[in-house]
Amino acid sequence: METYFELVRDADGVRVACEELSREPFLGLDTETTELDPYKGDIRLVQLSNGRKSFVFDMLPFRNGGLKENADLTPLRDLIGSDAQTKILHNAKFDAKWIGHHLGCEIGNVFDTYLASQVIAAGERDRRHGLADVAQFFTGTTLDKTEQVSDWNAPELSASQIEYAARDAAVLPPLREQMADRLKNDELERVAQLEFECVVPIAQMELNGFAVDQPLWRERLGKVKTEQAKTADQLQDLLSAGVSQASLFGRAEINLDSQQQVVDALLNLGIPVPETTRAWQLQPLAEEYPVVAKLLEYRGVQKAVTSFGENFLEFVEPKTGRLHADFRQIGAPTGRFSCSEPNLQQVPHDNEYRKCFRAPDGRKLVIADYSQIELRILAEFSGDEKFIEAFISGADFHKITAAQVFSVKPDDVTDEQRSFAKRLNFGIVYGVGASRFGMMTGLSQNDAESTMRRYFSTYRKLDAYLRDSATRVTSERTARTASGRMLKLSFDETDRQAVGSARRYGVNMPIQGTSADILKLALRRLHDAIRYTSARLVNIVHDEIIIECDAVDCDETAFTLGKAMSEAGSEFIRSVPVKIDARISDSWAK
DNA sequence: AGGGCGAGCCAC
DNA sequence: AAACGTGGCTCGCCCT
Repeated sequence: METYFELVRDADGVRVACEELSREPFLGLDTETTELDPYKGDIRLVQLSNGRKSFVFDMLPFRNGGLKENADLTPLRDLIGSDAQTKILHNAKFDAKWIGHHLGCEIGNVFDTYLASQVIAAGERDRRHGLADVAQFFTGTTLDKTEQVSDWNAPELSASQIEYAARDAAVLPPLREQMADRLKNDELERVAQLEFECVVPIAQMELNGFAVDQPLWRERLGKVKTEQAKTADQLQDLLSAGVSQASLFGRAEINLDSQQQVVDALLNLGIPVPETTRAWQLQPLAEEYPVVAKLLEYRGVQKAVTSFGENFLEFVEPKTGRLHADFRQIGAPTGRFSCSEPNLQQVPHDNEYRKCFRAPDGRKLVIADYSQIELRILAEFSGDEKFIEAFISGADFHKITAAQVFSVKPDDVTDEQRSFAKRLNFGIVYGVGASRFGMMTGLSQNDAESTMRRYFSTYRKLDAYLRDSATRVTSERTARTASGRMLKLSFDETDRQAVGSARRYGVNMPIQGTSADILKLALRRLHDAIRYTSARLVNIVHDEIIIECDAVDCDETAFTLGKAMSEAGSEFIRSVPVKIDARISDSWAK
């Protein structure tokens, strides 16, 4: 396929090209860069195309004094930043980061073919989402991506490189047309828009990075390493106690991280090892056998040293001294984000870790999370009057539900009753069964069952909703969130376990996914609201948003954050209040 | 040597 | 007879 293109290398060319492009409602946009990380390399090309004609802007001649400051590029920045034209990109987060960092502008009005492909695939695992795959799937065109990894630093780019660059932008407008039809047909326009509007805030968050106090992290690590060495030594002693040669030839060292060897050693000591040696399974044995208690202690410190050790600091970007993690916008088919390198969504809750995430001098962190968002979503979906009433009362939710379930006055609820209610409240979101509920509460199977019966007979409509939801999953094989996000489920209906698992997944997805919808909407509103302030988005954890701002602005920022989150929640949850817990702090610790 | 996978454990 | 959803990270083990 031939692509018609013009190469732009001077100020006049930029002006003329942008003038022509500004008349187009839809523009394919792509960049070619010398690295994958915007803090490490440069932008070489920026391509814009209406699908028939592409302009390839070579950034090399504009680099003197920095792209950001170069006035010759103003028409290009204005065009990219404008909301008047829809910019079509594949994985727009990537380009948004480069354009934001190097050109100093935001992309206005994004259509992301990568996210659109994921939204349309609705969790189908065999679908690929690379540009070549997506173009093939939706327009039947075959793309050759071999130039993608070529040298974009060369003083003179080859004809083939420029042709490739031009074509990558040119395929986007016709691709958008096909995808837009499909989004409309599948009633996925709203969720797609939600995703598209989230791209720039997330790109900005990754550029911002999350400040970590490295000396403090190392100090904690030092302590925990000492602890780890001591615990490992004690555990070796305890485990080798059953081996007779130990005293003659020194200890028979075993690899404490090998479950096989640990299980063998435990069996040697005559300990009845359960099927797995997971913490919750070993817990009951810990009291009787000190070696089991020591093993659990070892696992704890081992995790602290390995997953949250020096490796974590290797992700600090030297240029900023901060962690710039990689957030995948549709990390789970439910719509939740996932995060890696490092995963800032799994930092232990313990203050020893969280206090290491500190705002720099003169700055503050503003931290806000949704209170019991998934249960509120469940209240909304089910329309259960008593469940709703428990939220509207504004009192301790688990206590109120305990009072309702056990038919006592709220003041007479025992700690044990509240604990049962709390565990059940959380469990039902995931489709907990009586067996598991009994396990975690220590109730017998019978008592667990009768407590659950009592719970569901208190919340009749909730029960009905959960049953309907599960039935719909098996008959329609799809589930949807409040924004219309879809999950397709495939399972073998003769496999009881597969059916059960699909039902739980299908019941959970609309709840978990609606929570993700709300967070994404909040991110967009927040982004617009803090645009010209000192506030910067630095981390998100499913139902929590963390902003860093100048200390003098923290009250205003907290208000803005609370408002954005609360309004976003109210878009999808109307029958119960949306509660936000916010705090201003020097660090992430409580 | 390095990929794939499961166990285990961190978060929500 | 059953066994709670979503992710990522690190380790050992097994394979090519």
